[in-house]
Amino acid sequence: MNIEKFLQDKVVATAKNLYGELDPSLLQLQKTRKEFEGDMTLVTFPLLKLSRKSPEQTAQQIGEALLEQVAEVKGFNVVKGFLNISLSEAFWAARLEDIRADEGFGQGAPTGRTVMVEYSSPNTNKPLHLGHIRNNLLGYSVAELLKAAGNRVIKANLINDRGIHICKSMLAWQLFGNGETPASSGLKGDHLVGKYYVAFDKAYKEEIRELTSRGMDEEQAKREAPIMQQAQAMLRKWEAKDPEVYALWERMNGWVYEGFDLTYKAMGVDFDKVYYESQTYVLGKSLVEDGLARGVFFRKEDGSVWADLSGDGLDQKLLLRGDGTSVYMTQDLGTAYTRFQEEQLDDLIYVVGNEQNYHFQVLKLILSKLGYAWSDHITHLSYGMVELPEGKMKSREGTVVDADDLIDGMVETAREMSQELGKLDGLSEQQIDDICQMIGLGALKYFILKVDPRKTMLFDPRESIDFNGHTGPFIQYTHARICSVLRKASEAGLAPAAKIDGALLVPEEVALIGTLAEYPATVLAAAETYSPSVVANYVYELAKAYNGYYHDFSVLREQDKAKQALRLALAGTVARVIASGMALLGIGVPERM
RNA sequence: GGUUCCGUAGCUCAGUUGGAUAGAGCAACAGCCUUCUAAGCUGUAGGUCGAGCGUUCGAACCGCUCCGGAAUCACCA
Repeated sequence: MNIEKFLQDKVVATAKNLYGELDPSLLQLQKTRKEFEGDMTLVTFPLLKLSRKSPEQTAQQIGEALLEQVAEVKGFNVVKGFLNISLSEAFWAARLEDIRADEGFGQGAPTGRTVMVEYSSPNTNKPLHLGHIRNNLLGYSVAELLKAAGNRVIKANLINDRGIHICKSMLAWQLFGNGETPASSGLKGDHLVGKYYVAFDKAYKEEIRELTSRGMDEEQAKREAPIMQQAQAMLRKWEAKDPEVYALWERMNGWVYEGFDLTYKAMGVDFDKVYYESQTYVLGKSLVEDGLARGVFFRKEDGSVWADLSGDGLDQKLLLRGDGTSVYMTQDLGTAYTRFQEEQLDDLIYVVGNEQNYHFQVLKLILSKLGYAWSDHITHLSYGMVELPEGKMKSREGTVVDADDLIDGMVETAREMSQELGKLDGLSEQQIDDICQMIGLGALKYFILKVDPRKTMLFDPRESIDFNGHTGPFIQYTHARICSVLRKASEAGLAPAAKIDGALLVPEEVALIGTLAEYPATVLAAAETYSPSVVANYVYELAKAYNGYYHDFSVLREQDKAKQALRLALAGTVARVIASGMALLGIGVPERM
């Protein structure tokens, strides 16, 4: 039950009695700030024209009427124009019972909609880095949020497995690799391939230097450097399906996939559908030709096909080259069309960095010009860059934070810290591994997901390896402590209360139930705005509220058995909601740490 | 230059459809481990919400104008 809505209805009815018909939106209810007494607050300023009284008198009048007519209202106080309403303990006790009885608490009713979330979308020429981590964590979490909001969700990954950048790694491996393989080198497949991508760039730069020192201008040198010429020749061979090049391509991509699988597994992300660009890059041509025939696009003298978007404040956009080959936009038009057809999608969400805002603006506009109503159901979830203290990450300059290194480092730090604090004694190696994995990744994931996706965020590798304060491990710790209490209570033969007696609730516990009751609405809000950060901050507030209040006394030593049973029930519910919220972020919660 | 996004404490970030005295964490300072886990708790200090004007009973939030920063504007993907 939504408390705000419940009270809203009562207040609307009361106000209608007092002032006649009115717009329900005039009655603004919000949670009472903690420095005031009360549970919900009605802001009376919008009502003054109807009541024709001062804010204080209006609040007083409504408060008295509510107290008289609504059984759940226990009392009220008026501060300036704010009517602070207190709800009865019995009401709150019933809410806690509702939550406990609801096994799918936080799970929204089915919407009947199918939503595809495309995320990750890596290139197969280098390992994943910190920027990819933000993408993957956001994509996974948004997919989970949409599921929780009642949608059928398809997680999709479109792998960019072809193109000149792939040929660069392949060529460099041929030239300098001496047959090196992941097995022979001990390198993870994606790292091995990435090594040759870097090697290509190094050799390329060397050749440019060589050519320019002999008087060639730089642009020409970039075009004519032999190694670049070779790479382009290789791409043409690939497109002609030259058996040798194709075999090499398959072999090296295979190495990369083995590497990516490990990284995905470590991050805990997965996909329902994997698309390969090598199979989809021909899509879209027929759409463009259709649009051309209908006069939506136009052809230039050299045969290239364009969309003129200057009427919409944008530029002209190339859709087919003069030689008839397609570009990125062409493929995306085709894949979007195919997906809506094949999967019967209601919505398609692309998790892609904000450097591609323009691309998606154009994509949607073109689809709309082609007359596809579903273009409105495409969303570009545009997230900000992750910056380092030194500035941006540049893969070619080696200033990237490698995903695998980062994950390993976090897990290792979690392990050191656990040992130092003397936790985890008496657990098996396997248990310790699992817990440290959860904590290390929890810290990393939470650090990234607590920030609003749209914002550029700063990642300081030193400060970010923090397990204190507003972090994932703090929330995990709170969960672990509750589990510990429940474990010990159970050993002592104590059980959580089956029935909640409102008379035993103290104000802090009422506040805690109030926070718990907000969880479903929070999940829905997060799903609607594609912002895992909303859930992340909520879970922290919940954990902090619990930790702050329950720190001062011992549940286990409580003399009053009824109170003790109630507190165990409340603690268990808090732990359940924490675990549920963290799961939406892809973060596990250990039972001890 | 055009378009889009961002600007909140020394630092990293929250801040609900506009509501009360703008909140956390980190860093600093002062306390708290014979009681369920101190990865914790309590307290102190820290603010011209980039600037100005406007709308409103009321603005960090809405509008306009500036200032500062980012992304993008390829026959790359």
